[in-house]
Amino acid sequence: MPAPLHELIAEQLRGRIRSGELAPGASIPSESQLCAEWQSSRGPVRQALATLRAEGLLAGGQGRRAVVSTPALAQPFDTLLSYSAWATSIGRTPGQKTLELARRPASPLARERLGLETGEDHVVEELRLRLLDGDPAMLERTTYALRVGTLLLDFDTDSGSEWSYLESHGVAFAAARHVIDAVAADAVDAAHLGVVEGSPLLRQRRWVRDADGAVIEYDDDRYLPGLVNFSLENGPALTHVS
Amino acid sequence: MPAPLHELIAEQLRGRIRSGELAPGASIPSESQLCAEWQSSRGPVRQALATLRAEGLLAGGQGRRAVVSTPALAQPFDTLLSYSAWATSIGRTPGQKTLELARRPASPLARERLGLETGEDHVVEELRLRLLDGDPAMLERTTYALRVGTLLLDFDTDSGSEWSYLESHGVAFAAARHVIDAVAADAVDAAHLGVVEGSPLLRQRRWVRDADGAVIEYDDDRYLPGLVNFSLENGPALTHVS
DNA sequence: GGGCACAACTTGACTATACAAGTTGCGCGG
DNA sequence: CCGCGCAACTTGTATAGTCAAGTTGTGCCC
Repeated sequence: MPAPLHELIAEQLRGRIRSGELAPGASIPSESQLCAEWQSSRGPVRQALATLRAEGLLAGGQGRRAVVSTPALAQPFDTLLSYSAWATSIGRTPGQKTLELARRPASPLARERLGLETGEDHVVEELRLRLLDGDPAMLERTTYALRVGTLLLDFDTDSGSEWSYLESHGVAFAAARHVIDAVAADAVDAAHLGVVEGSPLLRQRRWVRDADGAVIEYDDDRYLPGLVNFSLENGPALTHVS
Repeated sequence: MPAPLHELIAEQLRGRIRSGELAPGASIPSESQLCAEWQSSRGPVRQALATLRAEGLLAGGQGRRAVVSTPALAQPFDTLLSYSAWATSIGRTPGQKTLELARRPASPLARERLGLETGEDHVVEELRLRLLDGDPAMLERTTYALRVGTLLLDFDTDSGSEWSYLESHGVAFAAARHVIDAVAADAVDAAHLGVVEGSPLLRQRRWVRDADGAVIEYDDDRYLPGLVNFSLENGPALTHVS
């Protein structure tokens, strides 16, 4: 079953925006150009553009071509899944150092995190230090379901994007849940982030699911405050309940 | 200049959803019913529904009427502006204790927060402890622009919603910016939240603007971790950049 | 060079129509 | 009572068209 045309159009434009080919502030092709390019009526083109506007990727007004929004508007939570993309978007140099990557028996905690049934008894766990302009910024603990994490055992995790590698090996990510809170640095955090035990860290946890709803990845990312925060801008239609 | 029909339709449905008239899980009128009700073609109706879907308020699929989404999907950041609404939504009892409400000369920090020009020399500042089921959960420091804060000096801030009071007195809120990070508890935090100085607190800062873009309120809310966190669920169209 | 008018371009909103895909309800037969 | 088939309903996608509102570019005149 082929994807609807309006989704194909939106996806292609989204890719061109995210890759940087269409930079913030740049005009996108006009509606009539897109209609010609896709041999489409105006309906699907307009629907695709409406979708991208709703995602915050496009801005503009009547009579003018749509332009790519500035990153600050589009990204606050889009980048929750990619540390490197976020760092690059703020003009900093991302880096990483994999401290540990191991297949091991699943602890009760790991089982809970991945929602494992009693049948599966191993997971892949990773500890990774994330750098910003060469300095420690975040310590990332990841627990992968075995079938996913095993793929990484054959990959040099400091050579490139784990996500790209997993995707190119058939792993399909479908949904993610994020929880943001604050924690006190434990001994491992303190050692790698260069802070005192008990110091406040901003924590972002993430449960990533595949198309069947199975949790394939759990992350616990601990950020040094002052370097990183999460931001959101509410638009003009401020809604409020009291 | 009348608002476009599709916006009117969306707004009316949004109101019915937010008021509870259309409860989570409830079906909304069919497209053809809405077309008849609004004497409209299918286009504007579909556009309104698409907008509400993009906002996370509606769910459903082909062949079935749209249904109202469960609050968990729609609310993560909708409730950033209302502590009471959030507490109530999780089945807890919100409470509050105003520790201080004062009109005072604007410090350089207050000036920076509100973006004050040299002309204005006073602000209204408030310190408030927020309770959850009777226990301390969050310490809130608020700096109001003088014209807004002055209204509160005649209000019993522990008797009800400041927001409602300000709105009923003509204050129009238009937009807000939120920044979430982690901080170490200072002496004031420690005294009121019952923690050790230096303990990690989850901090949410907020700049609230009126329709003219002027910052009328700055908040610095510090939450006890373990009680409060921020969450977000990404839908099926997981987007990722590496 | 600047300002104005007009044409061309562009998006926003809406109507009408058609077909595909999916859901729900009803009637009939076993 | 249950299952199946079919009709009616419903949403999803797309084409074609029209008009309003806004922007941009060009040419002409001062």
